[in-house]
Amino acid sequence: MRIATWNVNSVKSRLDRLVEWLQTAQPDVVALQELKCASADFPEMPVQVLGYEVAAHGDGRWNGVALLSRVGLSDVVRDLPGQPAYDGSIEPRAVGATCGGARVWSVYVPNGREPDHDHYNYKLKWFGVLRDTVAMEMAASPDLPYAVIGDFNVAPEDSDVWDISLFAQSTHVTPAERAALEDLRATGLADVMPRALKGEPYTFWDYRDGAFHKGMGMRIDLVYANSAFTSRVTDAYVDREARKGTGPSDHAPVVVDLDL
DNA sequence: ATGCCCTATGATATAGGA
Repeated sequence: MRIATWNVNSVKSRLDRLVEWLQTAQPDVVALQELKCASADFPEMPVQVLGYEVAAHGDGRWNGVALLSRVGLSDVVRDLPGQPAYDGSIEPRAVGATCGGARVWSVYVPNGREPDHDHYNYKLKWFGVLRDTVAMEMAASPDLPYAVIGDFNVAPEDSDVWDISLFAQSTHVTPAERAALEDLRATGLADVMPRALKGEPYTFWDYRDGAFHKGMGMRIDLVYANSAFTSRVTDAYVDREARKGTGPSDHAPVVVDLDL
C-alpha cells in the first residue's frame, strides 16, 4: 500500500496538479490539508473517476482536510473528540478513517502564529486533544496499523529547518511545541523519516524569497505511526518534483510505501 | 542593499500562511 500526505494549499486551485499527481504517483490513500473550500465544494468527481472514495471536511475559506482512498474508506470521524475551538468555532482540521487495513488521520495542526499569540496556546491545546484521541483509539485496537499524517506545523529537530538561527523568536521550533510532539509519540507513535533528497528532508518551502531554489525549507509534514504500521514500511520519501513548475503548492507530498 | 508569494473573500484591501 502507498500512503501519502499533502498540504495542497487550496484543492480547487490545485486540482489539475492533484489529478496529475494521483495518476503519476498512484497512491492508495492520500491525506490532504488546507482544502480552503467547504466539504460540499470539494471537486469529488475528478478524484472519483480515478477510483478514490472521498471523505472531505471543510467549511470555507481556511483550513479543511480530506482523506482519499481506493482501498476502502470506513468509520469516518470528522473532528477530534473534544477538539478545542478557536474564536468560537471548531475548525475543520482533522478527519480519520479506516483504509485498507490501517487507521489513518489527516491533520492540519494550528499554525500558532507567534509564541505570545492566543493561537499558540490553541495549538498546544490542540496537540493535547490529538494525543488523547490517539491514545484512546490505539488502546481499543493495539494491533491495528495506525498513522497520524499531515501538516503538524512543527519541525521536530533543528536539522528540520534550513537555518535554526533564524527561528529564535519563531513558532514551529519552540520547546513547548516539540514537547507536544514528544507527548504524542509517547502514545506509541514513531516519526517515519523520509529519505533525504538533495540532502534535504524538507516538505515545505515558502513561496517568498525563492525559498525552494535556495534550499530554505522546513520538514513540518510528518508521518507518525505505531509499530504495527512502521514495521511494514518499505520506503518513505518527499516528492520534491511536486514543488516544481507552474502553480505548485508550497508543500510537497510525503509518500510512504508499506507491505499491507 | 533590498525585495522578490499565493489564496479566498459579500474583495479594488485584508487575513492568513509559517
